[in-house]
Amino acid sequence: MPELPEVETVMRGLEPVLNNNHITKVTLNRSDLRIPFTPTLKDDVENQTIHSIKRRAKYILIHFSNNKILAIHLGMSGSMLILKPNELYEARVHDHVIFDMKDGARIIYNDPRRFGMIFTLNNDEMTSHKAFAHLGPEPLSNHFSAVYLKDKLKSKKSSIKQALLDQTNVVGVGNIYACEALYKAGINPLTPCPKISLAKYEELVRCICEVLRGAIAAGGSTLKDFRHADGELGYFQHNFAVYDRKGQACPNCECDVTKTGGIERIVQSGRSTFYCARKQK
DNA sequence: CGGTACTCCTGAAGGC
DNA sequence: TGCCTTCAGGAGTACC
Repeated sequence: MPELPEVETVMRGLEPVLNNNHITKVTLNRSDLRIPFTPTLKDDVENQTIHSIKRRAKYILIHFSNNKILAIHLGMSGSMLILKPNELYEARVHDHVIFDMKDGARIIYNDPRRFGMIFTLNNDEMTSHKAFAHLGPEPLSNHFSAVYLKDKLKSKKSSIKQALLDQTNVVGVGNIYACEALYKAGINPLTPCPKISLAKYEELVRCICEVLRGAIAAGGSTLKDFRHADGELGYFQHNFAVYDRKGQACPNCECDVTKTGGIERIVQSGRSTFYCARKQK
């Protein structure tokens, strides 16, 4: 599942392909993904100079000199395949969008579950557009801190795990890294937000950043159906501490798993949470 | 207005 | 073996 580190990795993989290049042709193999493609999408981006490529939350943003922005969200199963010039393209199921580049390279957006989104917007809409207006701070920016988070969540009735998944509180953290960060910080995912001390929030913020930075450094971790932006299969980080490890021992665990049952799996607002009840009180 | 439940979708995995 | 059911999840929407 692409979360912030995976999106960052895809963005960095796209950068060298997009720089000093431009899109000559956009091929839409259907009319929508999760939402319809912007009707003017082709006109907005074809043969326009690419200004820069950025990331906001889990969106990849390609800025063009005509003040248009192409926003790409990978959803759950979206991936980008890059074909070098003259590299043979063999169409696959779920290849929904193809970007042909001036130099002959191709970028292919594939998304089996179609939870992704591709749309364009104007530069000046970045703060008002409904996809971005409500978003909280970037976790790796100066706007994200323990003081901010404690204040933001002081009157929330939800658990800390649910709050971390809420993109109005902090962006980019998905189910996997929320579990991992809470484990690392030693916080029970069921803890109501107001019960967490500032000191614990300090620890949590530190752990969120560590977990995200570690995954970015690893080239973006992923699960089954994620592909690396460089055209190769994505790096599969299977060394999560708790995620998808129900019943197993957590790292450096000294307790008897046959007695404790190991890592527990619970469901919070329809999402799986994995945690160690001994280490996360 | 805050919080919860539901929805979209397909492929993998599990059950019988 | 093979068909059927269940589950995974980001984010928008409906609803109380």
